[in-house]
Amino acid sequence: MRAGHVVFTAIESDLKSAGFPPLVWYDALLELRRVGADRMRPMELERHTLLAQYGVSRLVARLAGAGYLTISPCADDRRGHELQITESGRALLADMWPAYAAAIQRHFGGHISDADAATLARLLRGFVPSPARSSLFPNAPGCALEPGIVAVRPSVAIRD
Amino acid sequence: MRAGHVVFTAIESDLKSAGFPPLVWYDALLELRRVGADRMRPMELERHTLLAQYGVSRLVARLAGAGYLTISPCADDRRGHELQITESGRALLADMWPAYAAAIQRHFGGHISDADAATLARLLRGFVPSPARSSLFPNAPGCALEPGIVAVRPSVAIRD
DNA sequence: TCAAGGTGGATGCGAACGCATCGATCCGCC
DNA sequence: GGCGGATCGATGCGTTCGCATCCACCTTGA
Repeated sequence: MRAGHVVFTAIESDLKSAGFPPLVWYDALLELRRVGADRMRPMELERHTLLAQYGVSRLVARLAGAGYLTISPCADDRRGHELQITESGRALLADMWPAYAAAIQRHFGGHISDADAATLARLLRGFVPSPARSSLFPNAPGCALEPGIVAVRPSVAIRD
Repeated sequence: MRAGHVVFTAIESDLKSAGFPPLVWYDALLELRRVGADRMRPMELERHTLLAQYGVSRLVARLAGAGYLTISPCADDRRGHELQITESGRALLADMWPAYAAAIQRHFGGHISDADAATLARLLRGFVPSPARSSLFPNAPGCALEPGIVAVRPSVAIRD
């Protein structure tokens, strides 16, 4: 817990200093970009990001307010909405990635060997529910390798 | 990050359901109990718990308000205070521990072998600054083994 | 001795969170 | 068709957090 906390706050602090929004914005937009034109329901986003339901609801409102995604009515289910990343959202991901990657390297990658990182990923995988795991380990068994992967450790993919 | 988040929220949710305060209360009181009659300065607590300075300030105020610690003026440095756990605070630790231990076992220990847990601890140790590490790995090199340890994995001590 | 900068700790303010609840809609079953 | 329960998602309210700043006191150096 403490290791994760230290690394996370260090990375997020770096990004915040560079004027970027919180990392959860990045996570959510990454999920939306993954499905691309296939829109995503808030509930899917909830499962993939592990946020609480009200957390998704408010995060989506903020992202929409900032212009990074659009909310449209859902044809199949009139209770729900369909979310789609905007060009502005894609641009944010592209802008953030260099700083994000550098921060990951500075606060995590630089302190652990490739072999140890692979071991860590293997040991921790089992604790993450599979819907939330698919986008984290796109090259794991059962997960097709997608474009966008810029650095691959033995069993850990760092995606932009 | 996600693995830690899943496990942490599951454990904290269990404890909250049982009517207990947040885990950070436990962490702070554990630190205070560790030094016992030797009082602790808020700044030391900050280093040991990895909370932000204002986080410690407010947590201490809440713990004092609940009667779990006392705040007394510091003789050496009139800017600061000395914190000491109360009997009520010790009782809270004692009450929480059975539920806490069970939750750890249910959400973490039950899903990982002893050998893997030891590997995990070894891989993650390096990311935690040493002041915050001493109370987590009391049997690690350089850290004297103290009373209160109720279960010991190869290199991980679970303390009450 | 005193000025200047450093450190321990608190706090006002706005944003985010957690909980509970609510409205709206869907679905299964009679 | 229609009713009861389940599900999607939003929101009011109180609490906590993060940031910036402030005050009090310590320390250093001349």
